[in-house]
Amino acid sequence: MSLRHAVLGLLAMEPATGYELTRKFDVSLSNAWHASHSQIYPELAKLESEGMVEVVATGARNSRTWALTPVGREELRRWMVDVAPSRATRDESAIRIFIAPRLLEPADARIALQRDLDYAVAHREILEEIDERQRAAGGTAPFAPAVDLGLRVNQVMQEWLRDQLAALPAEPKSRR
Amino acid sequence: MSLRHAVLGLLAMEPATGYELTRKFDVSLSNAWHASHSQIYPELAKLESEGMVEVVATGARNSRTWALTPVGREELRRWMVDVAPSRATRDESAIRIFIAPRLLEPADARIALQRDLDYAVAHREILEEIDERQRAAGGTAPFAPAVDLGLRVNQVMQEWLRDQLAALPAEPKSRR
DNA sequence: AAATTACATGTAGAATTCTGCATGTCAAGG
DNA sequence: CCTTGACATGCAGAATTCTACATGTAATTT
Repeated sequence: MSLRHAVLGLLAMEPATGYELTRKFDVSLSNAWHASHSQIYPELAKLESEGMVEVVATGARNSRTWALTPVGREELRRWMVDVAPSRATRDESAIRIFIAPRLLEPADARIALQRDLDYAVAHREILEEIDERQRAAGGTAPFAPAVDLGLRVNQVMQEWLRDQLAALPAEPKSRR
Repeated sequence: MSLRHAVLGLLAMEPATGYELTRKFDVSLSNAWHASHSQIYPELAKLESEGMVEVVATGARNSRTWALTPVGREELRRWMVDVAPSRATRDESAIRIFIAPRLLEPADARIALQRDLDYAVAHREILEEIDERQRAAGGTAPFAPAVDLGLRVNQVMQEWLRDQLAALPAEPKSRR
């Protein structure tokens, strides 16, 4: 039951609407947990009924800004400190990376690995953008450590992908 | 629907029983995809009914060894090459790492980060064991690239965790 | 002024995953 | 011989997640 704690964690950093949470799941938290709005809104309602979050502001377009209550903050702390984390990861890219170098014909492996590399490069740019924006905003930068980790992991990922690509037997004909 | 392709991927490396697959999910694939036996056995049955896997041997204790059929192999290739990977990761540890440095009191953050570091250290040992065993077995080593990536990611993870721990305000009283 | 895009929230049903229970075999040690 | 632990497979019901549908508002562009 981690969706709940991911939501609490994001709200602990700053209050947000369901819509904003959805976007945060897509960017800052994209390497950690995926959730769509159709999960987030019901979860907010459930958290409210348990007294863990509350509406602190309403805005245009019927938006509601949610914040942690003391109960929610304590639940988050409890989960972080008392509950041993489940190590059950689920990452489709990782499976593919696992399979590509060994099981595919070199030509196919090249396609798959190159696509992952392209993605990693694009993702790095997004992370760097977030990083700069935070730096520009100055002060708190609640995501800084997470972005930092994302950049470091991205770095080794790119290196590994390039190594795997380099280790593939050379294509005989085209050289691009 | 990645469980299916993870199973196909493992069977592509070498035939295995459901039980063996379960263990492989726990070790080699633990950083990529988690699945328990109660998912794996039904999936094997389903894959069989679709002609993607077949029983190639039966052993003691009613065990059945499964292998890919050409259909299964082609499906795996198709998925790897034609289907763009979903980037939807789900990793509870990552959420916690995301939350710990920023939202917890230094004392609590220390507990959470230290636990993750302990886990990373233990996990590194497991990876190194696998690595050595493969090296000893010589020859094919189908997991070698995956273990290599696991070790690299583990490395940056440990560095990052140590950095975060070091960045925490020092505990006033005890110094260990 | 109209159309498009981004904002904003929600539900229903299908698919997937998890927890707990259940059963039985084989090998090794006491 | 009896017990324990690893091997081996399976099911049922609950919980979670996904896909698709649904609706409406505010700002921007044409």
